[in-house]
Amino acid sequence: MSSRSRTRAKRAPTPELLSLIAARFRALAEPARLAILHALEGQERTVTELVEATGLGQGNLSKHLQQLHAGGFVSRRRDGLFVYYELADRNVLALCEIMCGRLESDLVTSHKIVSTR
Amino acid sequence: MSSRSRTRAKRAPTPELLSLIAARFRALAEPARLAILHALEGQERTVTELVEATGLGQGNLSKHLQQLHAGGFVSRRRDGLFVYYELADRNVLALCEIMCGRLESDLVTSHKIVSTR
DNA sequence: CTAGCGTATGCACGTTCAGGAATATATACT
DNA sequence: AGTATATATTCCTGAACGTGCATACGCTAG
Repeated sequence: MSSRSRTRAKRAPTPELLSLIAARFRALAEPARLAILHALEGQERTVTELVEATGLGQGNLSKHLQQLHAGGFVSRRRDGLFVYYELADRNVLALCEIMCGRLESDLVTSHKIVSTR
Repeated sequence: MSSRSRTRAKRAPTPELLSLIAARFRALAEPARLAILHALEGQERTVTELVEATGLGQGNLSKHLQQLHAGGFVSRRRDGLFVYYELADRNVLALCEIMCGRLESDLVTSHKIVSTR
């Protein structure tokens, strides 16, 4: 029965590591935060501008920004009263694009929208 | 005050699209599911094998597999009593690697708790 | 068809988290 | 000093989700 460590895991990722990675993904697992990241694509913005761009409440938006900042997805810079947020890493966009790519594939595969055909 | 559509959004992603993408990320926002994907790296496995590899309960694991399957991250193949799951897309691993890369950078930057010192 | 194994699904409970409203903090101006 | 604006934080509530247990479903063998 090969009772012992028959499992052929290449390297066992510790539960702590998995939790950290999962937390990162969780930061992107929210439409509101994706909208924020999209609004920051290519340009820095103040919280007020993001409120206008996303339609989120100010307090709510600020909380999302804290999460994105804690996750290292955005950086901030203070200028007087305003705080300017900007994307801290281009990998973020890469992640979203991969997801979008997967999404398109599945939508086409399934049998709906896209292409007249 | 730039009242009108002063917002320079390149393309406005619909809320529905954002929700779909967020749902994909959410599927990866769980340590248990990441462990499953890791266990499937390079080889297909039955549910029972995954139970042994991950230490999750059978019912619980099965539910996670349904989510991963619904998200298109894994595919399944039935062979008699057993159901073999395997990674459906190598982009999944790419996503995890990017996240890991970001994680390592941040850990080194902050306190550096990585690996065996 | 009966029995047994592997897998999936339903139910209940506890936790987590987004959302809004109100309030607190920070900076600038007079 | 005080006021005004921009941002952050706190409290609360409802919904979503992971987990364990029990049970139903699918398949094979006898």
